[in-house]
Amino acid sequence: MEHLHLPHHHQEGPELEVIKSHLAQAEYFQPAADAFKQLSDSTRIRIFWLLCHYEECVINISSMMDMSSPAISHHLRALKSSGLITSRRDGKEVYYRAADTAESQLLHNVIEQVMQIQCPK
Amino acid sequence: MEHLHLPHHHQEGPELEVIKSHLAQAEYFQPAADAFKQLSDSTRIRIFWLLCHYEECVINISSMMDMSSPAISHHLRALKSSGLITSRRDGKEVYYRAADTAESQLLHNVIEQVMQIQCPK
DNA sequence: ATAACAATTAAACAAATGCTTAATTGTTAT
DNA sequence: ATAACAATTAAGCATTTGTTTAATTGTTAT
Repeated sequence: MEHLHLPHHHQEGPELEVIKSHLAQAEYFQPAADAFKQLSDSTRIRIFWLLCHYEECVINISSMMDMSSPAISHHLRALKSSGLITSRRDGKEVYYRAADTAESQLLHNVIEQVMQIQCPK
Repeated sequence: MEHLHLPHHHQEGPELEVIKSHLAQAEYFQPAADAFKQLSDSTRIRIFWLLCHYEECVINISSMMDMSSPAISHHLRALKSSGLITSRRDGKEVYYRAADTAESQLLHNVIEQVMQIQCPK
């Protein structure tokens, strides 16, 4: 098995080969990048954080976020299709909440940890 | 102190008020959203992950990523100005590596955890 | 000094993103 | 049935993002 040689040789050893081959598998990183993309928008990260704490209907989310319901609906759709939140209809209303998954819980923790690091208090 | 009333009343209690007031402080979420934005691009998340493991120069990063150096340079600039990586010049080359900060380490861990969740093996 | 190499910056452009308004679908109450 | 309310979808648009090519800056060796 042949190695891809780098223009410069600063590092050595078998570990470098492991890193390089892992890095070449771009698809390994896609799920993480996709999750981060969902939370990279400040509106969406706040919605997600809210839904980690409370189940809410669209109108109330719109009210808390002070945004139009079409705008909120758009963000909810993105979060839902990425699997971070779920929804259920009850009468005229649709209620959203964070998905009960390891990924969702992990991301919720990270959000709070980053806030802790950046806004200690 | 007066509460902002929601259109619908599904939940009750003082906790809801805490959630609402925290949510209203959009700036609390900005650092987390900014960090996630950096890692929301699949090229950038791979570069960051690499630099958590090895210090490397731009040419070698370009080679491993199979992309032009201007493109890589742009991404490095973004990562650096967000504080996730640092650089040092040595002769003609500029070496980059992950910043030695709590935030950087946290995000590195999360990337690997999400990969673990999504690609168990 | 000048040539060669490494890295960055600039300009240009296509693609993606987030929001708005308007129209549509779904559900409930009269 | 029809009116009212909740939510979604569609169309349009301005802004942002990621890349390319070309030009520029910085460093080292001859």
